[in-house]
Amino acid sequence: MSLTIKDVAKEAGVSFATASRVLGNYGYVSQDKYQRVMEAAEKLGYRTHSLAKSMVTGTTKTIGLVVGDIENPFFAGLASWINSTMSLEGYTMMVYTTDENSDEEARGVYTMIEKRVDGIIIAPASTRTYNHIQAAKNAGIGVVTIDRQIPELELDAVVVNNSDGAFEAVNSLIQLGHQRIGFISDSLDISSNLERLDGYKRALETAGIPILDSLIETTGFTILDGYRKAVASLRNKNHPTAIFAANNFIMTGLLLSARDMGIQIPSQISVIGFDDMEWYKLSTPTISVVAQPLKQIGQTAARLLLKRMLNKDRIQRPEVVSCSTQLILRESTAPPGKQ
Amino acid sequence: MSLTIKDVAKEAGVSFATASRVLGNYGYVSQDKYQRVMEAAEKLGYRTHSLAKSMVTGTTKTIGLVVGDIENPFFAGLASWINSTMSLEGYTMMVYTTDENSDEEARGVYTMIEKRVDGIIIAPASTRTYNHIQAAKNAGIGVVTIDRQIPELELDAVVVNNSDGAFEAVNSLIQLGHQRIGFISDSLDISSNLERLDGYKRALETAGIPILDSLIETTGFTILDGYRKAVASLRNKNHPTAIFAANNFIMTGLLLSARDMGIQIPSQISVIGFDDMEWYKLSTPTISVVAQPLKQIGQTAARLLLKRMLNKDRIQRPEVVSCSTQLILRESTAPPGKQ
DNA sequence: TTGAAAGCGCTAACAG
DNA sequence: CTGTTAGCGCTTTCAA
Repeated sequence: MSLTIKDVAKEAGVSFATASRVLGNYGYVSQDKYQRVMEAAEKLGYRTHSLAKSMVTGTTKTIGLVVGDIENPFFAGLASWINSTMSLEGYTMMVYTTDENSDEEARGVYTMIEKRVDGIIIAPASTRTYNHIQAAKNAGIGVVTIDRQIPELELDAVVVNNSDGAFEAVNSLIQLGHQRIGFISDSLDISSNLERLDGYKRALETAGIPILDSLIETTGFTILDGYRKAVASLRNKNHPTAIFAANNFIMTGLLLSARDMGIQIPSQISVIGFDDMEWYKLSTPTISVVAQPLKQIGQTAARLLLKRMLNKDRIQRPEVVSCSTQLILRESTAPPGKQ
Repeated sequence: MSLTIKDVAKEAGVSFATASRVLGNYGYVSQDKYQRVMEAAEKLGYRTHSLAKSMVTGTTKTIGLVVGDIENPFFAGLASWINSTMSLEGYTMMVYTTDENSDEEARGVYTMIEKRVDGIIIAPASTRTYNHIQAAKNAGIGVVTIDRQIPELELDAVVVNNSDGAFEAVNSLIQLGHQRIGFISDSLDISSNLERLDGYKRALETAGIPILDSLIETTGFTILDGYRKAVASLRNKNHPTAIFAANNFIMTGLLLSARDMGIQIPSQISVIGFDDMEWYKLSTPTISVVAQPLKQIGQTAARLLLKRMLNKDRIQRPEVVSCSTQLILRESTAPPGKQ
């Protein structure tokens, strides 16, 4: 079918091994034969068979990215930065989407183990379900978690100061005079959400405002989930005067629902989100938000992984990098209106 | 290092081949031995070595997706639909980002050939540079182009009726009374852009409006490129009364620039885009657009590829599927204001 | 420097 | 039904 080193060797009139040496760019080869092999390879249009090479070298130059939803601009942005960094080092990226479901995630990770990726960057869907990640680590695959952490596992991780970020956001609402502040996120199995909830609670506590379970809502990971939850919440005439949306999809759903229900932002309700979007500057009102440094997060994760893969054999202490968020106040947050 | 079928076979007390049969799920094996092997595999935590398997079966159950920019929601959306469809059939997806650059694209495609993917879905950056795609095809890899076409190559393709979509958009502007209508897109090497330009021209021609080269602008593929080009265009006091933005990133750049320059939409300038975004309904004004059926495009591309890979050996005529766009008029288009 | 030969982990005939 | 054996295409000793 496709041509092999043997074909090239025959064409060049050298031994199989010699051809392999020049094509693989290692060992000693005379100028003359080098030349001949290169020409033969060029003429025949030879392409190496990475799989065969990987079988013997034990490395695939491939990494896996495992995230909840590649359609979410947050993950798409991370993917882009990770990819551009890894690409420079000769790595190709495999992407697996989990829908924030641990079973699916496990399936993805086991697939990557079987395909022998050199490393995995993962945003684990749960803090508690991680046998598959442990298995990857045991298989000698470099693992770094991103956006989230698994405390029980000693893993490299890149996160942001979720709790502080959420604290600042909620506190800004409190400073504006809000008392009934809602919280909406997707699953609390996700460590970053849990930390954001923690920041939310700390802000209220610090201000002496009681924490009401009825104001804390969780839902799925899609825009539609956020929309539905927001509609349910806003339908209540006694709804909060402000809402903290723990991620960009929740925020989008929230904005869509406010629009559909004819509720004005910020006069009738203030909203603040987590993770900035380009279009937040284009909506009316513009959206206040806790911004995350996507570039820094993505590149750092890639570098940690590179370092771990490079020193595969040596023992390395896990490294956790925490990036800072930035509070950006725009027009969607204002003092509570008179009812 | 990692354990192999031999280890499992030894543990189960059967031959290497028998263990392979049960683990690979083929051939005849007695209940008893099947049981023993499964238990041994479970106990040891055996995972197959896909690379070795692929070496002999000649298939990797992996496909490659080659697009300009995974961060662009258009491609991210396609990637998501493609992935969900392929995933059901047991395929994993490799993603390669080209920055709409043919050299980079060639590098990506050759990498995928070497890694022996079973198929490639690609949005080619150029209509004219395609040796690498030809090479993939020759290597027996299934190829389908998406969003774009390469006329010279006989390839499966999924596209939309770009020309008609653009025609409708521009025509809607003309019906509102616009005469000076601008066109902004990224590279015209991209077939879909060329077709959209064609639709733009046809609409003007049909209305008897002269086509001015000065109103046709092209730029790079990022939001920033769109922004800069729009600023340059709007700075001219004799700027068009309406602009057709040929993709979502150009539109975002355009909106950002209008905002920064204090130009009101639609009173001072009308804008209409190509490819709908969720947030177009949330901006002020809401954005008129030619919407593309992402789900249909992505799923169709995946199905075409599946079909082609399934009938790898048989000769199949290339299949080109064209999906319809939908004109959605919102608030960003209105009759030209009085100057 | 070069070539011969072993072997990575697996599937797939081919005998038994 | 089960075991033996020959490769898949490549890198890497080991001798020459």
